[in-house]
Amino acid sequence: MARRQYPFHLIEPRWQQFWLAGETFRAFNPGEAVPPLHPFARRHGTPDKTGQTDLLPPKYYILDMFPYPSGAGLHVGHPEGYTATDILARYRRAKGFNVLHPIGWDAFGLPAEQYAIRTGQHPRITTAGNVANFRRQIRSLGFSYDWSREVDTTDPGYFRWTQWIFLQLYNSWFNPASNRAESIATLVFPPDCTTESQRRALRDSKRLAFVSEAPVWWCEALGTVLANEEVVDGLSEVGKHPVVRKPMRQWMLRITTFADRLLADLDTIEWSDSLKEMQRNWIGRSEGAEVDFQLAAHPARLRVFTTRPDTLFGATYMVVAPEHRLVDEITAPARRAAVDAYRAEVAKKSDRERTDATGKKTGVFTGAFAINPVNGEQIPVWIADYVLATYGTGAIMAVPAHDQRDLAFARQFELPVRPVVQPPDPTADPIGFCDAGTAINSAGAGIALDGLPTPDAKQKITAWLESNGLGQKTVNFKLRDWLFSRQRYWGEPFPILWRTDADGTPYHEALPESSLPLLPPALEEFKPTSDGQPPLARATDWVREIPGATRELNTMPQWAGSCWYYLRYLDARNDSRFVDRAAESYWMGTAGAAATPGVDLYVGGTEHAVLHLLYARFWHKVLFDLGHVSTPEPFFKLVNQGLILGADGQKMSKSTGNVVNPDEILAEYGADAFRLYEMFMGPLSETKPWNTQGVEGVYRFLGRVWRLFVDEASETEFEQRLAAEPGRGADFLGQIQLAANVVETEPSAAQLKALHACIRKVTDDLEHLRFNTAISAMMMFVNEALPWERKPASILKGFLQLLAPFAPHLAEELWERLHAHVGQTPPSLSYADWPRHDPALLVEDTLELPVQVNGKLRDVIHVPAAATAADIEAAALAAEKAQPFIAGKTIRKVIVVPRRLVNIVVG
RNA sequence: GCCGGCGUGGCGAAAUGGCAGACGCGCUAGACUCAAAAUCUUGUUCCCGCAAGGGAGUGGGGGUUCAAGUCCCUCCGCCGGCACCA
Repeated sequence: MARRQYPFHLIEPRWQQFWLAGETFRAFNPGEAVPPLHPFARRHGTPDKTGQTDLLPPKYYILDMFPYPSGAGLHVGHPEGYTATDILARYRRAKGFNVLHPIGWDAFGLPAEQYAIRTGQHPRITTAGNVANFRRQIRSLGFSYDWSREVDTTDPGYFRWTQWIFLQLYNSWFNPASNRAESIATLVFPPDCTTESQRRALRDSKRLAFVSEAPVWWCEALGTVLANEEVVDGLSEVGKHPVVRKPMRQWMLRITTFADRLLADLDTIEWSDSLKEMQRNWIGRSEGAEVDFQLAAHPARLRVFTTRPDTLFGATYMVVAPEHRLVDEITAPARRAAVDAYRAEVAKKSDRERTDATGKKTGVFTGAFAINPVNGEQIPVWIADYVLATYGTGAIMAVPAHDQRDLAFARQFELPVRPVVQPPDPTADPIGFCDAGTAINSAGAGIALDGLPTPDAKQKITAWLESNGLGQKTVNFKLRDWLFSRQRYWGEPFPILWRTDADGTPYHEALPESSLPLLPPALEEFKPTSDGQPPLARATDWVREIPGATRELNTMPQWAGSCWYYLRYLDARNDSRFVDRAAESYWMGTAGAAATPGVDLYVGGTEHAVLHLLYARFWHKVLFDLGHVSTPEPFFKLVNQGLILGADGQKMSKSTGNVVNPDEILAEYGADAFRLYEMFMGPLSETKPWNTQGVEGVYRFLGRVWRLFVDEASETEFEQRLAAEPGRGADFLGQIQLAANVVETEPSAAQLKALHACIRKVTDDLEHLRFNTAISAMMMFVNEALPWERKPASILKGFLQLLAPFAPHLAEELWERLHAHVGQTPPSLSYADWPRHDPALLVEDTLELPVQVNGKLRDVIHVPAAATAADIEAAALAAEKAQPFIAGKTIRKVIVVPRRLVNIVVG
């Protein structure tokens, strides 16, 4: 244990208690009374209670990604993002914004339930313990959260509204005509839809939350289904257990209807290009055409999707997915055995095996032929597992000349390859060319494309197909509907009842909003039942509580609670609405002085790049369409923090034993040093390795800050007393005096310049999230200020304001002492106006200019700031150390870059 | 394979096209000390040189420019995402 640089162990708890007790960081909603003594009121006045949002300062909503309170506690990766947002929240508060900076717990989830299955301890108890630990750890870091807005997804006061939002989805449909979600009541029944059960069936087929009997990923080990995206390489994302496909009745959310808007609105928000690209890839929009091929010797048509209808003349065979519904019908008797064998083989393969064999293609001929509509040619129909049943129409026309996969398949099975696109380079081989070129070999009875560039050819053939009833322009998406039910206990129960109609057909109906929240039943045993029913089936009384009905046994996935938590923060204690309208429009930036539509800054890890961020955007758009929120997008600006690796450069994990526990770092160096190090390591978005020695570096810096202010003799005395009576540290702390050379005096020009250069750099860096270089600027200031014989209080105050967002405990302590030292009452540091630099103080009288000869540095000259280009040129040509490189050569050019350098070009 | 990002001292890193390596870690030498820790001071990209000084240098190669870590082309390596999506 290194010698303690300064008594952070006494200072930090003191200020944490002060902030908590005074609710220093409480954010005030429109219409809310602000206590007159609160520092927010002292700075901004107390807006009257009429709810005039324009009386509040502009809002700034700065959000951290919702943590899951795991049993392992906080990991040094969590506080990286939290520290960045906390620094910015404190900075924005000082800049005069009304800052909303909340935290809460995404506390439903599998680990607590699995623990319950093993030990019988109720997940509520496990969860409460984990939340308490997370809260303690987060508070120990001194973050400026508004604790009055803390939320917990497992709290009935919270999930009541999660269930309410589900009912909004359940009671809505997507109207393609208006391109938005609308109440299911606006659905118009066709004239032949007259009976109650017909109407119910139609509505149920349109709802945004619907029931589907779909093949889903079943994980035996977890006892639940998983969404497609929770299955990675044929294993569960959580715990890496095997999963199998199994048809089951499930709740789905119709996210696919929003695919176009989810894609288009990415252009309206400030996210990183890579993140937007990930979302675009996930949505996977692709434009093309559906084309019908008449089967020879069979009445049916085979519909395919292609993005290259212009290559129709190059189609030399067809492939349908082995699961395609027409396979049975079209297979020729002679090929039946081979087709059945292939299908059986494919069915056995896991998805991983099916996609693993990259390049190597398998498939069999069905014996059927299809007729190419453009030239009447009969081409063979194959089945192969490289065509997916779930994408497009589950069938393709194969154009081996211009598609890598088709080409590999054609070569494997010696199928013909016919080039129909000429690359722009006339000498290039058209075979295997997959980009845009010029159509060739593409003329038939009714249509010819030869000579047309690819885009024109696409357009022409599509128009021809449409006018002949053979196909049409189509857009396909990779995005699938969202599998929304889980067979678990520790999640939100669905507010849904099942009944049976007169014909014995089961149907579902929603519980009324007034009955929310629907609490999970009390259970002793959390396992699924022996006959494979979800754990909720064990609560037989609860399931049959409503006469004539049974409850839905599934629960919602963990994503549900995290899809809207950022809205609950706006008005976390409201029990009559999920969020008050005025609070929503103020904080989301559609009322009042702020301009940012949505969360101003959202910081979190890339692991949520697609799932959470796509789901939350989807829910937000539904709520927007239904008039419950005022912005089309939830998160205006989003920044991904980089991963923090272990000291060995490996990902931190229990198995490699390189995990750093923040509690230990805090005990030895304190929260301020920890915060500073997390930011000093490098740019926020980069992946970087942890190095505890680096913590010592910033810790020493904080020690130098301390010594910049305090009187050494009084501190030595403090240390001695503390050593004698360690328990009385808080009493002795007051005996530390500031140094006698800290005085109220006019600062010198050099002192002003040091401070103002620091203000400029720190402010600019904070605006651009460059925390590491801001810290280095503060280090330079302290290094310069330490030897000062007289330290003007005004300069030190300015510096403490800059330091405050980064190391708030030390800054508060010194701020208080500094004011007392010069006989003043300190204003709240958290709400003190952010200093502004005065450019006039930074003007240099003389400039140091490098002199280059042919681009190489040879000398440095000093010239008056006001020197003309001609003066500078003359001085440069006279520069002593440049002479040997100029002598005897012709000066071709002299480049004078004002305030930068001089380059003498000789030859 | 495709898409995105990144390659700079022993290490973390810095650098609106304009003095590469700020700031910090580590190391070096010194001051203080009985000694150590802590602190303070010095030096620290590499090569040649006692020094003055010179040369090379931002993954490799090429280009644009008076001037390139920065812009362009190409290759190599690492990280993240997607992965037969027609």
